[in-house]
Amino acid sequence: MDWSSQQPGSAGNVVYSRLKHQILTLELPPGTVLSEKEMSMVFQMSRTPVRESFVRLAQEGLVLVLPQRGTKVSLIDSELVEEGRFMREQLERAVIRLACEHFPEEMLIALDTNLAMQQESMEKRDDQRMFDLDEAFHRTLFEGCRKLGTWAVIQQMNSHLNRSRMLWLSTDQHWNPLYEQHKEMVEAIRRRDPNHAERVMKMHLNLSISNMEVLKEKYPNYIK
Amino acid sequence: MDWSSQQPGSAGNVVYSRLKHQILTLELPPGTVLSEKEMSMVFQMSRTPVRESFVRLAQEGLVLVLPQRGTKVSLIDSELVEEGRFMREQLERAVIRLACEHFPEEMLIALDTNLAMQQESMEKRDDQRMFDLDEAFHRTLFEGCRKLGTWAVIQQMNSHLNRSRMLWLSTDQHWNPLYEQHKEMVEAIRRRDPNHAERVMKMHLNLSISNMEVLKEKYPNYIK
DNA sequence: GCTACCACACTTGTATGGTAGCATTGAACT
DNA sequence: AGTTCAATGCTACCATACAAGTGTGGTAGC
Repeated sequence: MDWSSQQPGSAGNVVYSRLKHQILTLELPPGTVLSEKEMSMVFQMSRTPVRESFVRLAQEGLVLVLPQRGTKVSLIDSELVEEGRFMREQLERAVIRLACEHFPEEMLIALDTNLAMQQESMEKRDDQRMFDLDEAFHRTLFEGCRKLGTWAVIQQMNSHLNRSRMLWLSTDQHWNPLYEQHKEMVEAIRRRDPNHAERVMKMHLNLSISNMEVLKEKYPNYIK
Repeated sequence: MDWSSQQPGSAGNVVYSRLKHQILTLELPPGTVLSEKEMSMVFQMSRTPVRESFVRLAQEGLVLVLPQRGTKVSLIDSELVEEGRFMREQLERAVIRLACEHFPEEMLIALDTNLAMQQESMEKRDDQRMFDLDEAFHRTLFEGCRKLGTWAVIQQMNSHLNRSRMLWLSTDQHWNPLYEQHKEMVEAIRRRDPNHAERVMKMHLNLSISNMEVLKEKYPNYIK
């Protein structure tokens, strides 16, 4: 939820968003210890804004603050991954049904251009960009249904799910079927076929499930 | 999401939870200006932990901090109310279907005792307690399906919805049909009848919709 | 060699003073 | 009378100092 306002350039905000990004991209792997002092030196500022960002990250479950002992990037919690998947499935299925009833034209166009960029990125084998485009695609669905707040909440709950997907991405990823399903969903919205759209969405989300068992075996230190 | 850890008795936490409670119960009405200094005097502590709690409340959208001007309790945002309702409906419908497939016995018993207390509170006309019991009832549904994280996220998104319900409560409230529906849902879970359970849940949530138009007329200063 | 203990180097939590920016007021000016 | 603008008092923001808890390594005593 990003209505945290405050001036975007404030010291506290830059370290917050920077750290958040690094955590979500696994640049800061789960379990990394952080320390307010160390970060204050890295970012060339006092402890206060750093601490502030730690508090916000803790609020979102991205870091774990242990009083008087230290702060570390939270491990990926399998339960939360499953819950995130569950929640996302319910909401996305509902939203795409909404989209079939009413969806603004300009948003449909946005989806088209997004699809084009997906194809391009796929050929370039640019996984990170593909990941971002995938996210933007779904986000646009919510935006078109005026449900951006819902999307924000999903994002928050899915910090754990997304990190596991990020791990999964490095092991193996076939974008093609996902892309095809994206196209199929847009067509279904144009045809105003909620049942078909919902069915594709359900399959789509099941495809991007990462197998936690395998991940836990491969990256035991990252997963709780 | 309350895995913000930190020692529960820390100064920052007490002011955070106290303020949060006061905001959600409208003890601090929307639009109230807060000021770090003032609160630090009220709670007999320095500005630092107060400021920290402000940051956390802002993260949840409960207060709005305007950089060099002040901090005030956020107005009830009609869009967020609608989104909260939407999100809650989707997730509760899905969860009660899950509950019909599998629900631990002790949780069913918890629902029974909750129902008994609801009846008692209804006779006593204790609206606030009824409100809390209602919340506990739904929370138990999520708990039984191991979806407490989802419930936490709903609660967060619903801070605006709940405040509007709190307003609505003071104008007019008929608990009886809600109570009957609660009973009916428990029965449906026992019978393992997902379709009926979901239908009742849908009606149930529609009942507790507060009419934003009316509210906006009655409390124009509270609503955006 | 083993254990108990203590000093020290960390950590986060809290207090406080100073800074920059916004808003209001009121006086000077047109 | 209406307008401009500077003084003033407010705010959140940040830096710094101190307090208090935790873990660790070294050392004295056995």
